[in-house]
Amino acid sequence: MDKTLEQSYGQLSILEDCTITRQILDRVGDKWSVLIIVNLGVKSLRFKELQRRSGGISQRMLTQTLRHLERDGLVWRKATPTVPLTVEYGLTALGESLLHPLQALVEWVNGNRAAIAEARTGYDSKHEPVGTE
Amino acid sequence: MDKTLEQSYGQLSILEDCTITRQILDRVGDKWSVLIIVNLGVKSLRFKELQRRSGGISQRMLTQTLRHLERDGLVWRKATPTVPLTVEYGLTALGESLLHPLQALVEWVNGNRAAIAEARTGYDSKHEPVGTE
DNA sequence: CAGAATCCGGTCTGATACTG
DNA sequence: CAGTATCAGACCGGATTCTG
Repeated sequence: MDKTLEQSYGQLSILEDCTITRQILDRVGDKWSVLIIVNLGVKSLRFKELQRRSGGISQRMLTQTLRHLERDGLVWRKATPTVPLTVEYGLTALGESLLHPLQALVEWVNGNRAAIAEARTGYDSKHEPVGTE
Repeated sequence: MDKTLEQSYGQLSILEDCTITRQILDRVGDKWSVLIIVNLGVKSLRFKELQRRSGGISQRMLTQTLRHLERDGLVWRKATPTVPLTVEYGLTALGESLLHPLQALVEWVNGNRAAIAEARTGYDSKHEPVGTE
């Protein structure tokens, strides 16, 4: 159907040729990365401020997520050895370029939110007999 | 930086307003969904054929992934009660429309694969002292 | 063929406590 | 402030076994 996607993604290739693709997709899919990227896309932030803006993320998860993003070159980290210690995070050029495909995806979700919710309701009414689940 | 994204995604909203966004992102991020969608995007397939094309997926995971995608209205399922039983899967219109943002993301990854690999190497050389990890 | 059910080890995550 | 370390529980995903 979509030849380009097929070519760029490959057939059985996620686990073979496309290990990195899978890894990046994992990053996109993990619980916090996208939220962090979007927040940093708005503007650079310090650790605590970033945590506040990111809803209920624990500082453990925030640290971990930031390390991953930093390692992939999507986020930079600037530590200033002031007295209580100041660290600022922001998007690299690479990270900012990721905003666009991410935006396309998020917009797709928002545009089809109703359709998905409806599909789920329909599916659930036909399945899931009566029970608690 | 990217106002549109910020608006559509919200600030702290992933866990509050945007539960569905998070759920769809989870779907994109999970190990097999994208591969399945891409494979079905090429053409409709039967269970076994789909499994063959999807590398090393177990039938447990294939079933589970398909159920999720079906519930979200992205995939249809057509069972024909023949003798050994025939089931065919394919993308719905909704599922096909998802191919585009997905493609944008995959293309971004492919286009930036080298940059990411390089960033990782650089990061790892500075960190990870010497050890086994 | 197309699954459902069960077992089970590994990973992810959050809470908590401690450090420069 | 900005983390690191540790621990326990939830969850994920694979292998195996069984059914219509």
